[in-house]
Amino acid sequence: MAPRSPTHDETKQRLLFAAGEEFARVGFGAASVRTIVDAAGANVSAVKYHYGSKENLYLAVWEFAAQQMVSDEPMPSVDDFADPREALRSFIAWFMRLVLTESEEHPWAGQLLSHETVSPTPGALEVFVDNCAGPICEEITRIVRKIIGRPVRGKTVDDLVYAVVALCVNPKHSREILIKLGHPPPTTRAGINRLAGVMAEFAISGLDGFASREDR
Amino acid sequence: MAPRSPTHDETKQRLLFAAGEEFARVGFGAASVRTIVDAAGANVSAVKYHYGSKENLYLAVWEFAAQQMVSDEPMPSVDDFADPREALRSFIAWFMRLVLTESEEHPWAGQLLSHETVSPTPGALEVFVDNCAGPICEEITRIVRKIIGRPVRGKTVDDLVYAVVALCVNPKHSREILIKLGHPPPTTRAGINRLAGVMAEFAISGLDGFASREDR
DNA sequence: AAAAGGCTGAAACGGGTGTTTGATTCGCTG
DNA sequence: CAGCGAATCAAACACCCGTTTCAGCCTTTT
Repeated sequence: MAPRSPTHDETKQRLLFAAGEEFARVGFGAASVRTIVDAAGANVSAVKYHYGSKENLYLAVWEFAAQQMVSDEPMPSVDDFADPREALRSFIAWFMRLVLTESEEHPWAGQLLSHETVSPTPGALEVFVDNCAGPICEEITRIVRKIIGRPVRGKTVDDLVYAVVALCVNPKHSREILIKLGHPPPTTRAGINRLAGVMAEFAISGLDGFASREDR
Repeated sequence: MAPRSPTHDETKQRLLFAAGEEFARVGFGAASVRTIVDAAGANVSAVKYHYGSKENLYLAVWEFAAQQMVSDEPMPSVDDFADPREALRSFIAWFMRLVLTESEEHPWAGQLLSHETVSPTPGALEVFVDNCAGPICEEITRIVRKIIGRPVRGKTVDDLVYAVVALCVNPKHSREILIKLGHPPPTTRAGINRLAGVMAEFAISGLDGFASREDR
């Protein structure tokens, strides 16, 4: 049967958005279905009716956030740059903006990612790794390989890739601690870009060190 | 009144140890009092009787873990080394062993620290920052300053300090993701030391980059 | 022997969770 | 207009949580 009015599945969408904000804010486990439906101005049973369960709603949020992420600001590719160091600079700035930015219209992907990293939800972990973590790490791997420019022993290149990831995501993960230590991570575009610049130079020098050093 | 038997406060101690393992495993919020008392072979009311509340039990665990940490393997000081780079190597190895080691007799401090970083408990956050995060960051700051060897603009030195911290703690925070990506973080002393070596060289080169570069 | 107090046990309390039910409203269609 | 079905709602369900109560055990003390 056709929708009963032009505002059909308005509730479904409000539910998705309210859930996105709440899941991004506190993570899957700590989020309450009742809090979400209240924010959406809907009834508890609406989540079962429209999505089946809290977990399915979470997966729908992830799906939406993932596609919003790639359409919002596409991931830089190493192929777009002549200098792999410049590619790393761009990539780190993009990654940190994705993770750290806090604004109304910013996609939730960064915050969802942050929570999912620390305490993964069995179902969403695969979606997350396939759509986000995997591609990001692959791209960083390509950049790192180009910067080092010579073969490196086994795990080492992976270690360096995850070192770069660590520089980008840690300000988000350690947010509360950094605030207590009087060094809150930036949330505005300008502040994030500044920090990303420092991290990029740090990473480039670090990788150049491996480029000029012999494996022992 | 005197203890009723030589095995007095046996329960209190079993409670502390069971709580330590559980809090270290899943964090304060996700830990269940009933799970803890079951593991300790005690009754629910025992936690109220001996510690007053779940939160007090958590604080007791923190207290115990903190003193166990410093007595187990003391934090390296930059003053013990002629070369600050050597100090950084030692410090990173110590820090990563603290955070990553998973064994029976290892202090829980590292894992507690990991959970507390991501989702701080209002009460324990101050204790944690004062006793753990603060001293660690101060020591890294001293090392970083010595390596760079010249004054650096405002926030930059702090950014670099937290970059070093990021390298050390991220393998723990992102553990589940890294496992899914086929690159599980090490848990044995040898594996941790190897990874710490890579991170130390990466960090040293990164810092040396800042040492030889002009502020813009 | 009797009293006192440290300690433990089962059960319940009040509140939160995700989920489910069944009735009801409302717009479209035959 | 009657009837179907999509959508919503209040209420309840079953379960988990941290906390509390209180009776009772057992050792020590008087």
